[in-house]
Amino acid sequence: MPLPRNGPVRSEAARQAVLRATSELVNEVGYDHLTIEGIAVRAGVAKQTIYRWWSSRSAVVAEALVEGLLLSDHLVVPHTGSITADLHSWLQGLAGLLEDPQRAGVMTSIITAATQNAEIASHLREVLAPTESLIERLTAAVGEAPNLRLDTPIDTLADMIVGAVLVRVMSRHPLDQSAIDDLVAAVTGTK
Amino acid sequence: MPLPRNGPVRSEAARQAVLRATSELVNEVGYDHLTIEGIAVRAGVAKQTIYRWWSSRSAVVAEALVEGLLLSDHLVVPHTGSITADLHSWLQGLAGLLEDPQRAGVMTSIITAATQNAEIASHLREVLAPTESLIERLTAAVGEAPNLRLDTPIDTLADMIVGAVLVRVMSRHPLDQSAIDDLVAAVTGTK
Amino acid sequence: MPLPRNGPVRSEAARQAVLRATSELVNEVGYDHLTIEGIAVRAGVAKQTIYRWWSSRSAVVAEALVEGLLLSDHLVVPHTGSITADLHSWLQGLAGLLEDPQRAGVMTSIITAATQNAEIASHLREVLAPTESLIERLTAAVGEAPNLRLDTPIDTLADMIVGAVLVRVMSRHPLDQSAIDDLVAAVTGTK
Amino acid sequence: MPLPRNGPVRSEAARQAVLRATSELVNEVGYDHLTIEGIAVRAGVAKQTIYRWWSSRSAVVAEALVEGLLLSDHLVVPHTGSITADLHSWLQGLAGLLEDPQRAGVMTSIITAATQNAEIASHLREVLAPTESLIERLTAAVGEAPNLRLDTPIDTLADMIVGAVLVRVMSRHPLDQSAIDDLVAAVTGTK
DNA sequence: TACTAACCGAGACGGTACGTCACGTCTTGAA
DNA sequence: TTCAAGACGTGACGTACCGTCTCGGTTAGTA
Repeated sequence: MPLPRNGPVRSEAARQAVLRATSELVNEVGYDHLTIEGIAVRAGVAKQTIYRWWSSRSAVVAEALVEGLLLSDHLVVPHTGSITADLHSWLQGLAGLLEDPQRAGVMTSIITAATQNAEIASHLREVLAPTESLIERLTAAVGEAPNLRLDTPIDTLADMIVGAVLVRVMSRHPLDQSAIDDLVAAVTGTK
Repeated sequence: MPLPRNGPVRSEAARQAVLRATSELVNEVGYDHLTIEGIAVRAGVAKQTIYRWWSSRSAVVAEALVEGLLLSDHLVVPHTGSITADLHSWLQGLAGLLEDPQRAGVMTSIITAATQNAEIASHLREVLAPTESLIERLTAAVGEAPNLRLDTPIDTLADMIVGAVLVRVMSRHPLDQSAIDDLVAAVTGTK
Repeated sequence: MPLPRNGPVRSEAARQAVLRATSELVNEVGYDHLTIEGIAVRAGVAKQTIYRWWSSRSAVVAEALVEGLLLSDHLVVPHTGSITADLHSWLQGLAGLLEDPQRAGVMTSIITAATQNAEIASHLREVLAPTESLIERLTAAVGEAPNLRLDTPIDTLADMIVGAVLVRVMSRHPLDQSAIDDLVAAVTGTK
Repeated sequence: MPLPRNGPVRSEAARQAVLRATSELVNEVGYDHLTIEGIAVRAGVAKQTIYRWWSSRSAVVAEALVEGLLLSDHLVVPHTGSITADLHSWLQGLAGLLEDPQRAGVMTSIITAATQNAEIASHLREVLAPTESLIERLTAAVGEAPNLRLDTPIDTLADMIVGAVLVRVMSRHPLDQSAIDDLVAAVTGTK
């Protein structure tokens, strides 16, 4: 069924169709093979409608990302037992996601898009972990582990954790058990 | 002057012209605007010659990277005084590089290309630091700082450092003095 | 000056520019060296615009031929005196055309193109003589010459005349005076 | 089995392999899609060997034609009963050949090639009829039919017959019974 | 109630680059 | 010197998208 025509006001239906189509296509073909024409056809929208409201391909992706259409499974860092157990638990959940080639592909797509779009880049950390969630959990753990002290710069530590995972994703190294163990050990200072 | 013809064997001159042109173009226009045709024209080589020997644009870039044509200034981590001072020194050198928009652009290009090519990805760490150099320096510092203990997984720690810088580069946050201070503090455990 | 944009309807200006460019290039370089890219450049048109509306190189030539852009000098068979004189007159005019290497080249081009395109082929006879004109003239001459009788199949005879000229053109034999004499003699049955 | 290498004399085996491959390929894909590379591969010969001994693609085809490799079934014009019957018989044989799409394709190929190569062009008549055979038969028929008189220019008449068939082949009109009847009627002057 | 103006789907347009094919030239090493 | 092999620079192929531009057809807000 074709979208309704609204007259001289922006069509919300068209906007959502574009974002939805973008999300589907990133999942299916990845950012590299994502095209404006492809989005327009999939969304049943004219190309001009996209060019009217978005400045570039990456801007469409950015909005889809912000709307939460690209990665629905936000992994909250749990706060149950010890910081060691909680980090293990979160990283294992993340590793589970990355085993799904499609979702791993979406992550790679977002990384690629981030190099081209500042807004996407600023959401990069949240792709792997809701920033506040991770920072809060680490903050709460201060004093609990040798490397988590009062003077430890927590947000830099969060960057390091996310960055380490990022490097593994990009280098196509699996986030296996020993990698997780090492990461937690390096963060906490306990073996 | 045209390149010499070698007969039915691969022309080394053509190969080097391609890699050299690729390196120049990545510096000038970045990976996104790098085209096979552009490389061919700049190298004075036929497009088919590129397609004959390389499977994709990213494969050419990978080889240029391996040959050391893309980033000549490999920042060795110094080993002079304390680990704190050495990390500071190295990171400040890196920050200096990143202030040059052209070299920062090359880094971004390599990151983009890494999402498309495993070989480039596996060299990603070396783009920021010669891996052995960083790992060796950290290993030598074991016992010297609270967070550098015998049981600290050094290569994971190296990943975290490189990853943290990567996240900053991609998020377009500057690698300024306080960022460097925090990073060194998080690594060593001293303020 | 760029061509006007018509919106989502075919641009007549682009169509005519293509046909005009095709006609010029066939005259200049011949059908063998006619390329779609060459037409596009000469016409100031995108290659895709040609592929959108024509299925092949020969289809473009066919349309140019139909539009009368390729051979403007249509030789009407005169109807003045005797059939013998009129055929002589027409054939001598034709021979005159064929002495011009450029126009002879266009004829050869059309013949080549005819082997690849049925529409061109069906206009082949008109290239040498407007079919109706020749047939009408021969019909009017019935009874006037021994070989032009009531039961003579006039259109087959027209094919034979055109075919004989065609064979000479292709065999690169000149259409000289004695050839014309012989042809007229064979057609009419008078010497 | 690879061809033997002869040392510094021309390899007759290579020559024949080239002509044979050319003949096969003209039959299979037609002159338009015939390529030097294709011939070389099919013949198991180096491209250079072809370029060394032939000046162009059409020259190879010309030689294959002269060697009789392209059209083996030479239709001799019979000399049995009346000229009417004999022409009918010959033309019906020709029509039979043209019904085979492959052999019709070879004819079209030769016509195309003839526009590019004088040697092929000079053999064009023989493709449809062994010239001497047709001319001899017509000469022998002088006096036998109203339009076959002593002063009829026989070789021009042969050109007209061959030309008429050529026009039909190129226009993709079938050489059916009524066409044959008309042609014979026009030649002889009898119905 | 008509008119105006912005938005919409559609899709043609001039471009750029893609990856492939074949051209004709060349060099190699073996016969 | 010829040959098979095949790399090379060149140029055209036909395709995919780019971003821009009408075109009619809606429809909300103004006159």
